[in-house]
Amino acid sequence: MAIELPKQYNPADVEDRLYKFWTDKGYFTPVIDKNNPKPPFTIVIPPPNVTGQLHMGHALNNTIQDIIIRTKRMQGYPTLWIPGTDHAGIATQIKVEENLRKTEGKSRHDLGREAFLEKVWDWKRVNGGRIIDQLKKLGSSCDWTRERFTMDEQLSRAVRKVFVILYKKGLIYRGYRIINWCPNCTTALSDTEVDHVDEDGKLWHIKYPIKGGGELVVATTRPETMLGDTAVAVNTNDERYKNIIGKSVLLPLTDREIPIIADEYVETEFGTGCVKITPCHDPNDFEVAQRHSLEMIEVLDANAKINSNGGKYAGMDRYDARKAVLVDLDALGYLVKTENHAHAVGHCYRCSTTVEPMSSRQWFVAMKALAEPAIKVVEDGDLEFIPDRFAKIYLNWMRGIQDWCISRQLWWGHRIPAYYCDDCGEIAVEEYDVTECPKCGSQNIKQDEDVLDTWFSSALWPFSTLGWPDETEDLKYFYPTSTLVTAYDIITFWVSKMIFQSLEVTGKKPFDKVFIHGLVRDSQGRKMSKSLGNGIDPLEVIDEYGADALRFMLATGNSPGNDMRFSTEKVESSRNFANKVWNSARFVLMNLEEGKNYELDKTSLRLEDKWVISLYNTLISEVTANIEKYELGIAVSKLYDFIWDIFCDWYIEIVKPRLFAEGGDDSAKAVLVYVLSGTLKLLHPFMPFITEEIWQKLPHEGESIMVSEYPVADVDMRFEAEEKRMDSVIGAIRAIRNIRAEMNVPPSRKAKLYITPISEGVFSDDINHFFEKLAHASSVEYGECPDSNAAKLVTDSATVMIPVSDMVDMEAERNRLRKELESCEKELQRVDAKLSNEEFVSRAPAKIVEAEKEKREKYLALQKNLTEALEKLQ
RNA sequence: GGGAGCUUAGCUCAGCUGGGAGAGCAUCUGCCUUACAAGCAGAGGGUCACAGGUUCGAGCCCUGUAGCUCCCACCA
Repeated sequence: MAIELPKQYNPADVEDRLYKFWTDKGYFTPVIDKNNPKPPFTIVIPPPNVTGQLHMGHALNNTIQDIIIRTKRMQGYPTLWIPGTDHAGIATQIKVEENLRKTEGKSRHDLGREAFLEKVWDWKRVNGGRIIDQLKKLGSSCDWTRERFTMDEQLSRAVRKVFVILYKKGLIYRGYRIINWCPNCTTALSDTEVDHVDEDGKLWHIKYPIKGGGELVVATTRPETMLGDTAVAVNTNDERYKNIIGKSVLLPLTDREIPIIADEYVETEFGTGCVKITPCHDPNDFEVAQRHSLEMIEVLDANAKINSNGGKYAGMDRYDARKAVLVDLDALGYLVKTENHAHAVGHCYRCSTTVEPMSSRQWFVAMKALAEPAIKVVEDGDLEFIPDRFAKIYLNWMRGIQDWCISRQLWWGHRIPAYYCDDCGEIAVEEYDVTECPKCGSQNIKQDEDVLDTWFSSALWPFSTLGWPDETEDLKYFYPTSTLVTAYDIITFWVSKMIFQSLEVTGKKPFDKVFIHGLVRDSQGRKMSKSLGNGIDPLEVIDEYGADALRFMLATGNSPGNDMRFSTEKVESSRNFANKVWNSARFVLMNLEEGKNYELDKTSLRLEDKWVISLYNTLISEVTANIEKYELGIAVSKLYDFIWDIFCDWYIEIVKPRLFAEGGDDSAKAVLVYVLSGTLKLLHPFMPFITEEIWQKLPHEGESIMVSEYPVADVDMRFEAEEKRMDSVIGAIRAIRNIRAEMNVPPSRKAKLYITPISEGVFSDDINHFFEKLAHASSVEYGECPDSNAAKLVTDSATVMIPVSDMVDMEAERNRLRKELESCEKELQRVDAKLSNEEFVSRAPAKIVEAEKEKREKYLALQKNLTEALEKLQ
């Protein structure tokens, strides 16, 4: 009874069933066994936004992680992959607010904090599982029993504890500073959360009259902020303005009198050399104001509208105010000129609104002390970036790091554990809820309204997911984790923060290695984005082609750190490969008997068996080494080539006669089973579903390919002589096919074949059937072709001849031979030149020189044969 | 202003520590050969961006140039 596979592989029939099978068996959950000599291997998922939707970037990221994790698991490491999501403060809050506005016409303020948060939790409960389900569709073998969410009770405890630790060490402080403010999200942002985009703006030159006569001209890109000017500054050494320093100007439109000061910061070369100082709405001006103790006037409110300090402009939007201010200035003759001026404008990374620098009281993490060990650990090579050029990017950023603004004026997130006493002004920061002022005992104490930056909690992810601050078994066993896999665009947001937080809080690096991959772009190389509408939904691809095809496509041609383009053609090609795997397996299985075991008998292996086994064992060591070095794209192409070319196109075709012979050939079948099941194991991390489905049908031990033993190269299974011999044979077969194709001989037309071997020990009667099967030979004889009218092709190991009298165009044959001879002689010349170069012979390694000499011999023989063949045809 | 990367076949990209350039798709030719037409067999197609240098030998190492991309940066 042969074993049957459905004629067509249909991913939809297989994937969900197998995924359920794996989870039911509990394969994704590692067994903590302290006697296991292999160390644990741990990966932590870069947590996606809990209410987000799976996009191609997630698909790539998870595919890479799953390939690594599945390989390690099969290799016998206790393997843990922790999944989870983060609460994505701003993004989620905005989404729920929008929803609220649409459905109930209310704002979050109408509901109040508590009721609104209840709405967010409701939203999370409904939508939070979606992205998790989508990861499962991909085949991700995460341990779902350990799934985490940044707002879980224990993770929130971790956040709070870290905040308190850092605060008590003086590494977190509250300060009045210029921060980035998003008027749409109405919250502060950290520097990393601002995208700078070069924009064509204008530089307006405005005249400020000097008190007591004269005037000066300042240049600005944001004229509306002049309402908050409290000084004009010139460079200390600027000769032009020496005599007006200390005087004052009358600010147009408001007629406030403000001083002219001198400061190093002003560039003499830029604009007019005079700068208006708006301390509350520009970071540089703020610092100038600090140095000169200038008055601070805020003129913008939280929505970036002019506030009551703006006089007649109060209530106007910042851009309306700009227009109005310019109109008025012009009317009064203060506007001197307008220039075009390109400059970088900051935008909110969540909503793209132009951010406004605002002075404000916020919480900060003092970065200097924290950055030091985080720099050292990478400099010393204890924490490795792959590819290592990203270490430079990381270090560059870390060395220039500024303090990190961590408070957000949002409701969704971890509320800052700081309490303010209304009576004595004491600030208490504790892990527990403070209800009484520790200083004056007052009960008039209120918790800070703000929440923490989401990245603050994400930064703790490697240890918080393992149970910290509790001393859990998981934490002891699995921490630090092994490898972090993420895209380069998240290095500054997340990777760097995990590194310094882990070092500070746990005293250990969070992971040994960071593997950085690129972005998936659309077929034209553009970033996939919602606004462009060019995003491709991975789930749709999975529906149409299967998860295996998508994964394989994402792994193919993807090199570390480099972007890749998505194209349907590539997915189709991967799908075709899956199909190839399926069909070859189907063929093997239909030649096997159900329930029978096929043991490889090393003593009865034939040439082709040893050849394929030898190549298979090479494949094992190469693929294993490639995965070890995170060269997944290379590993995948080797698998592709071996399976398609070696196994399918050559080996299966060669053994067909043996399989179809009377009684079959169990030895050949054993080889097929050995190579196929081993290859499937190597392929399993890349294409988990199809490999499992096939493996279940093959003779096997154990329940699942995903927990089977990963192949290890067997030195006893290397057959170099056979590899070489087969190469020669394949060369001869190709030569014959070449002749036949060139002569347009249909496969149905069998031809006699004559072979004159050049190399010893390659050709003999026992491989004649190769030629009959693969080169459509009717018979094979060794020696010269008696028919002088023969097509002849010379390889490096033999001359092959086909009598062609009645089916070959002799002129075409002569032309072909001439062409061959020509290129042969060219090669010969090249080799001769090389060998007559004394420096080459004396300085190049002996191996290389020897190879060149061998080549020369071959070409000489080839030349002789070609010449003779040509003469006979004349 | 600083930093990184890219430039290889018509298209999309591989090419590890220097030893006569590869794949997929596309194109052309011939095949329904008893697993697969989502296939089989063959073919064409590349001054490896440009210019120097090191080397017996450079796609690969060094210097410079050009074009493209990205990241970082408080020049109004």
